Amino acid sequence: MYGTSANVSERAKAAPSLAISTVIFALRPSESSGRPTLWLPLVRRIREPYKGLWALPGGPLTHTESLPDAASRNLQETTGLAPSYLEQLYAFGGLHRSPTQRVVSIVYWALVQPTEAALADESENVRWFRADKVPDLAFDHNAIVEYALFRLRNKLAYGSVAYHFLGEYFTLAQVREVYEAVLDTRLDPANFRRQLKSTPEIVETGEYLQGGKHRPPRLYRFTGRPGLDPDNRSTP
Amino acid sequence: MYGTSANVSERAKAAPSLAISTVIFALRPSESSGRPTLWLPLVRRIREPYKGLWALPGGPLTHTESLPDAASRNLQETTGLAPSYLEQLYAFGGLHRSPTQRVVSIVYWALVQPTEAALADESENVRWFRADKVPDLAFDHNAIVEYALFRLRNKLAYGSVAYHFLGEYFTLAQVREVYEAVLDTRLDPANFRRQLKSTPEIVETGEYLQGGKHRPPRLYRFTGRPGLDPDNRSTP
DNA sequence: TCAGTTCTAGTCACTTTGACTTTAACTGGA
DNA sequence: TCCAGTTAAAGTCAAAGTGACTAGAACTGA
Repeated sequence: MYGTSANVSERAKAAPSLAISTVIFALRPSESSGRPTLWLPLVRRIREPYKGLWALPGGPLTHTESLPDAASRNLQETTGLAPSYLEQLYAFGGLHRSPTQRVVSIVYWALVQPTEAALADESENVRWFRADKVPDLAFDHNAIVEYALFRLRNKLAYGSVAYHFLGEYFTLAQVREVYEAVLDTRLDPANFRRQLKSTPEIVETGEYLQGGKHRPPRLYRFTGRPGLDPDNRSTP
Repeated sequence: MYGTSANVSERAKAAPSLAISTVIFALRPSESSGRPTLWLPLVRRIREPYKGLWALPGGPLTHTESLPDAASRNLQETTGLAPSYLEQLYAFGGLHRSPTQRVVSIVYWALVQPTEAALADESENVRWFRADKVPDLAFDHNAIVEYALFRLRNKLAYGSVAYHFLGEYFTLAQVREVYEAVLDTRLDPANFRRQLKSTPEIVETGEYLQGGKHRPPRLYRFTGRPGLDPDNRSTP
């Protein structure tokens, strides 16, 4: 298309090209502490510009897929997984994001559940990184990851997003671990529990999680709806 | 371009085109009650599709302007004003938003201050409408306006957005009127005042607003920074 | 001068929150 | 088998915040 050989006047005439990228988050036990921490997959660029650097998964928007479909495809192609949560993050359209052409990137962010299969899906050109140890990325992708983290933490504080890191049934302590991993703080177990118990979307099941070392905790279920952005709004 | 004559295979090959639109909000005294209410300007479409219908101001993205610059230009061209607040709303990219071609619209929302000049800037093809009485619009613009309203109300509840409807100096009652207009509720003056007084970004000036019918209220000033999205983040 | 209105400060009951204590339930090792 | 250690779960208490309300201060216009 418009490679490094395109001169200035050619670039000025070319329509800004449109790409979709996705910031994918998952929880994974830390090697050191064993407690859950936040990870995200990156792909290595195999072409100029920024050849060899890590970057967010993404690509051009095809003409027959919607924006969230394109983001889901990114996710499927890099992790082999379906998103348990997907939300539009932002449209980045600065003039000099790419040195070779004007690119407008519509970025989504997603949560996936930490199945072992997911994390096994690594290769030479796909690798998971700790969210607090992301290397220097191609383009403006470091700023994008930072903003995605900001939004994730924000959504967590209000919203109903934590449960999408977990399976259908979970203990209240697991929810607390999600908060502690994402917000990077320790929370008082008793007070946190009281807050969750007062939200009506979290309902007790009769079940208990067996096999732990100590008193078996009760299992809960989340019954709320996820989103309030236009992509998710109408889904009943 | 790709008009109604383009056949299916031509459309499938064409890159999705990229447009910028802007939802512009301003407060204006209601004709009936005289209290401030929320208004927005729309432009009449002079071409197919949806010729004759009202639509959001917007147009294609030119190659030399950033996304917020394009939104500001929309605003300038329709209202003659500069935005006192501008934030990206959402990128709408559904497959069938326009009957003639695939269009991805990056939509901004803006607040402007209710100068008389602004509202005088009407014409045959530009008219202001009450936000709760928007007619049937072209494309998916009704849904976009609805979502912009949702975001405005949301931002108001947390954020620091109300002051951008007002001038540099304002009374606490004026801030309350902004909240009452946007949220469409009545708020207790004493309690609302107590909350505002406890936020450190709102500082007293020595001045009082003279010329009113009753006890002259103290004037305040807002010293906070507006935004937390990538466009506004870095501005110090 | 006073009736009417808004501005401003304050009271009181109720709810929420953070720090902390206590009891229940389970495992693994002595 | 019993007990130390750990987590689950419930409860206590003071501080802070919120909604409903009262009351005085300050101004205008009749």
